[in-house]
Amino acid sequence: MLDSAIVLFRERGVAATSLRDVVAHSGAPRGSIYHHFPGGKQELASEATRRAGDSIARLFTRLVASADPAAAVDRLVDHWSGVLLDSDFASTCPVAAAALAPDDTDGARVAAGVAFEQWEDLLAGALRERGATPGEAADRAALVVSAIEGALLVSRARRTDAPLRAVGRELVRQLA
Amino acid sequence: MLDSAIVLFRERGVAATSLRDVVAHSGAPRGSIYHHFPGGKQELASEATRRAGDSIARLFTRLVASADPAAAVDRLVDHWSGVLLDSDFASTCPVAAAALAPDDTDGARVAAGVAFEQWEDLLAGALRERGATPGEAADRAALVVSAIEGALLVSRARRTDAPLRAVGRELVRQLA
DNA sequence: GGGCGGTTATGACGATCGTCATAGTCGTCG
DNA sequence: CGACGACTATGACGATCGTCATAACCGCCC
Repeated sequence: MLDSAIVLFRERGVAATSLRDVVAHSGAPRGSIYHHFPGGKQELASEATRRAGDSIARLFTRLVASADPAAAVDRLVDHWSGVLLDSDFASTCPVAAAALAPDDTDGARVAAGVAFEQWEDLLAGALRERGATPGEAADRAALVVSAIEGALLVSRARRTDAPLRAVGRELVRQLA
Repeated sequence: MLDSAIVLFRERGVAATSLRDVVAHSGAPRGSIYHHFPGGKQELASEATRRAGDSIARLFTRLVASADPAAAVDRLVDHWSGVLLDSDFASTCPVAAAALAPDDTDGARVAAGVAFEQWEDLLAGALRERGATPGEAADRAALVVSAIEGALLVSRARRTDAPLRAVGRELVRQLA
């Protein structure tokens, strides 16, 4: 059910996804939404965002552990490019969708903020291990996260992964 | 009316903004929506996005004409930081909101794509004038646009302009 | 086997959505 | 002055939204 919510949030955004869509997509029983999520849509959106954020954080962890930052960014760009192309530019980052959620689901917004902070901290830690000063590491980590999130947005709108790839090239050039 | 739509799209996103909200906010007569916008919400969202995109393109033009790229990015960051703080992190980029619009308003999405492309071209032109090769200029322009859009998203979610400022510092460092 | 708590089925509620039809107002031009 | 066009007021329509109440189901423990 949470996974279905994530899929739909990615494709349509939080506001445009109804609980009926979620249960229909997941095959879950409609009557039990408020049994598992007494807080209604707000709670479901928050937990889905938290789950998605954690999942991407694990991806970040794997990447920075297995390669230097520049190569990690490269693989990250490949990953998102594949997501965009496979979905015909319908699917974007679920956390970005949550970040732009309307007021009645602002729990998802704070979950998105937590996720972004977590990602930045992960990257900043890896950069510090490679000799960057704390200030540099924090700024560069913020740039990487923001640039990739923004590139996903721009690439979706333009229906080409060119912006994402360009951003990847520039980030790698700078991190190398 | 278009301006009211832009304001509301910025705060709530396209999907969560109803036509009734728009007319109420603008004071415009409700009965005349389909007189001025026969295409309904789709047309209104598309035109509003186009209008907003052009407005920001003019801002870009002014900035790159009056300063070198690094200083222009600096002023751009100041501008958006002011927008975020003044609105208590409610207002973001209207074109980003359009980029994540749901399927039934995908006209706004293509308008967002056009706007992004326009901004990138403007910046790339300025960078080429300063001696960058076309490839470099295009990649860097894409990075600037994506990074700032992403930073707005992240800053909204985290309710602090720190990510935006960090991204600004890194971009300036790189462009200098 | 009998009860019982956790889960599901079903459908209703008020609200709100996009859309549109119809009837009115109002300025302008002949 | 009268008619005609552009614009507005009002309210209805079907659909869909989030939410919840109520009744049925089902597996497990005594």
